[in-house]
Amino acid sequence: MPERPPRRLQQRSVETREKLVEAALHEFAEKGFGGASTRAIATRAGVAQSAVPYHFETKDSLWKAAADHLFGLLRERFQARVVGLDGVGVRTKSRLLVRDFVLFAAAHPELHRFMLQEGTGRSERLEWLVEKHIRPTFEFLRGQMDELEADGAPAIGRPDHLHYVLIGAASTPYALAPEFELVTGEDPFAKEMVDAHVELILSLFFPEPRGERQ
Amino acid sequence: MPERPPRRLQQRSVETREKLVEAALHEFAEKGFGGASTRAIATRAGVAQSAVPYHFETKDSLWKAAADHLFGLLRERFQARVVGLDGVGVRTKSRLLVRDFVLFAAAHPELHRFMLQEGTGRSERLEWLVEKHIRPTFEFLRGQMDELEADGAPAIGRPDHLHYVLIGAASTPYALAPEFELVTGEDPFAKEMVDAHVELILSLFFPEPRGERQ
DNA sequence: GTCTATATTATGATAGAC
DNA sequence: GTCTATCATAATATAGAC
Repeated sequence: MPERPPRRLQQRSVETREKLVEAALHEFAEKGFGGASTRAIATRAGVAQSAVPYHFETKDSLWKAAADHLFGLLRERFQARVVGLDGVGVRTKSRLLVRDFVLFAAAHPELHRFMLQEGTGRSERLEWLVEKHIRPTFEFLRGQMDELEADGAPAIGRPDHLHYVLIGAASTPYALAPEFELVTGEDPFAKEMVDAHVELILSLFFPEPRGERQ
Repeated sequence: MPERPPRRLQQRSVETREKLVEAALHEFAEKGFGGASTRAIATRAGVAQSAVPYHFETKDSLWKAAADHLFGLLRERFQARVVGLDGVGVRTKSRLLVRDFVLFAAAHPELHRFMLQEGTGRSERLEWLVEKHIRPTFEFLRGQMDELEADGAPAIGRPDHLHYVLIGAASTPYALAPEFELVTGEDPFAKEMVDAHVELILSLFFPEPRGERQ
């Protein structure tokens, strides 16, 4: 029998786990799995290094927890959005989803950093990530593109690499923000820069005859 | 006085250095600076781990040698290309340069992997990379865009993030090839996929009235 | 549940044999 | 010039105090 109320103890544990996941996300995103140390993660979270194996057994499972958290945010955002857009025209819906995707990339640069770190080499982690999180996201986008095409929009490329072209174009300024800032002297996260980026992406992927505007 | 001809000895040293740089390039590109170990690099190059500090003093300077090698390839390719295109119309030249850039990204996926690994977080290495290699590349592209605009082409975005949008769109399928293959089941490096990608990028960044083709 | 201390392994760099 | 052996340090994971 614990002396303190179990509720409170559990609460503390949950908070530590959350702090660790959040810290891990940023460390893994910046340095990659091998480059990030559980010490640095624990320090960033403000807890002892041994809290990592205590709460997550291994570094690997902490990494998976960070990935689950990340894609949870993404799903949350887009599921609500899709529900809210029910009944809206396909083209308008697609434009708004792409806009949302850019805004999400700007708000969560860790997402693409995290994936860039894993996608450059084969590993068990990449296979896990693809099966559990990336493929469902990919299928969702593919469905959108099929709807667009069925609606009469011209296919501007194979869904396969259009997916990666869109991701690359939309997220690179945010994923590589430190480089972007050093090279251009601009802050990619500034509101006017984000707005301009949204417009650029939309004009590239949804070209329209002059004058028309949705 | 060495017993063997100095020429031959030096030759061996040069070869070992080259093997190490090549191996380092791939290891750093896949795992990042912190994730790559000098042991793995040496093993990949087929030499002893101690050959790294012998030839390059530190891991850091091996990393810089790899970066110099990488951007040397890029410069070599584009300087020759620009000379060969002297006198060609601005728009045609720009299209050909973009096409070349995509082909280079497909032929050397390590280039963007290497930069993705460093561009996601602030570090002395990133500052060095920006000043020595990235900024000159950036200025070159910016010059091309200025020429295009002076020629009457509509500006499709600020050069600042258009640069990153182009890089992201052109290179992501190759930089993330392992992920691309797992998700789509396709080989992004296959000739027909590369050709399709070139066409996709050109159609996005050089939209033209139907019927016209350069 | 969290911390300090520690065991074990892996890393970057050095010394000495050949 | 390159390799084997080794040192010092930093890594992950475990054990025990509180």
